[in-house]
Amino acid sequence: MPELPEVETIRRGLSKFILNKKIVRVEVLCEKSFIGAPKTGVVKALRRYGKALIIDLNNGNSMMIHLRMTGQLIWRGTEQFAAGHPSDNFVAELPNKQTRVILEFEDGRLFFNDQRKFGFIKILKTEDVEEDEFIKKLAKEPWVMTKEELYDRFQHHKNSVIKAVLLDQTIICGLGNIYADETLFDAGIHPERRAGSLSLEETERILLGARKVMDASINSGGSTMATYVKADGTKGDYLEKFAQVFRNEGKPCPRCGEKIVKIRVAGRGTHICKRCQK
DNA sequence: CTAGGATCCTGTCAGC
DNA sequence: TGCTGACAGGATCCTA
Repeated sequence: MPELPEVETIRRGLSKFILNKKIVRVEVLCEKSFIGAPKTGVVKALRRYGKALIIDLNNGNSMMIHLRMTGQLIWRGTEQFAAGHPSDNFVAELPNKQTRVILEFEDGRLFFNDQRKFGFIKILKTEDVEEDEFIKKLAKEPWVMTKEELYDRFQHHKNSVIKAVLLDQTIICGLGNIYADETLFDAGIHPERRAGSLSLEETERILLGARKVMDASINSGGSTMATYVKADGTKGDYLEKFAQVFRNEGKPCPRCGEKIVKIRVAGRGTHICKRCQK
C-alpha cells in the first residue's frame, strides 16, 4: 500500500473535499471489501493511525479504511483528487472493475478502488476505534519514538533481519517496502543485518532516516494524481524523483556510483547499494 | 514467545 | 499466440 506518507497525503487532501459534508449513500460492490453495516452521516474528522485512515461521522460511527497493497481513494466532484497505489485508475472513468465501494456525497463521489481486494473499509463505533485489534497493536511512529526505545525493540527481536523488523507495524509504525528500503539506504545499513547486531548509533541513523524519507514524501505530496500524471501528459509516479534505491536496480547509487541491486529479504523485493550498506 | 514461510486476490510481464 | 511462473508500496495465519 500506500504506506504512512500516502495515507497522510490522502488524509490532508481529502479533508478539503469531505469535511463537514454528508455521505448520503454507500454502495458496496464487493462484499469482501466492506466489514459491518454501511452508515451514512456527516464527516466530522479524518484521522490516521499508522497506515489506517479513520473517517469519523457525526452520529457516533466511524469508518476505518486500510488500503493494504493496491487500495486507492479517488474523489470525483467539481474538483478531483486521487491518492494511494498509483495506477491509471487515478484518471480513469469510474466506477470500473476495480471499484469496491462508492461513498456518495451531495456534491461528489468517493471511490474506493482496490485491485487485489486486500484492503477494506470497516465500520466501528467512534469510541471503539482505539480498541480495534489492529489499531491497538500499532507501535509508535518514528517521530515520537526515541532511539533507546527502538534499540530495546531491536534487542527484543535480535535474531530477525532488520528489514523484517522495520516492516512490522507492532515494532515501529508507518514504514512499508519502499520506505524501509529508503531508510536503510539513508542509514547505510544492510537489510539482512540481524536487529540485535545494531549499535545505538546505527539505531539512531535508522530512526532519523525513517523520519527524513517519510517527511520528504509527505512534503512532496506522496503518490497522488498530481504526481502520477505529469504536465506533458505522460505517466509515472513520484518515485522517479524521490526514490534513491527503490526500483532503481541497475542504476548507479546516488552516493557512490556502484550499481544498485535487487535482492530478496523477508520475502520482499529489496533494493540496496552493496558498497554503501554494511 | 519468536522467526519464517504460505496465503489472501487480481493483473502484468518475462520467458518459452 | 498461448501458457506458465514470478512478482507486487500489506498483514495475518500457521508451523517449528
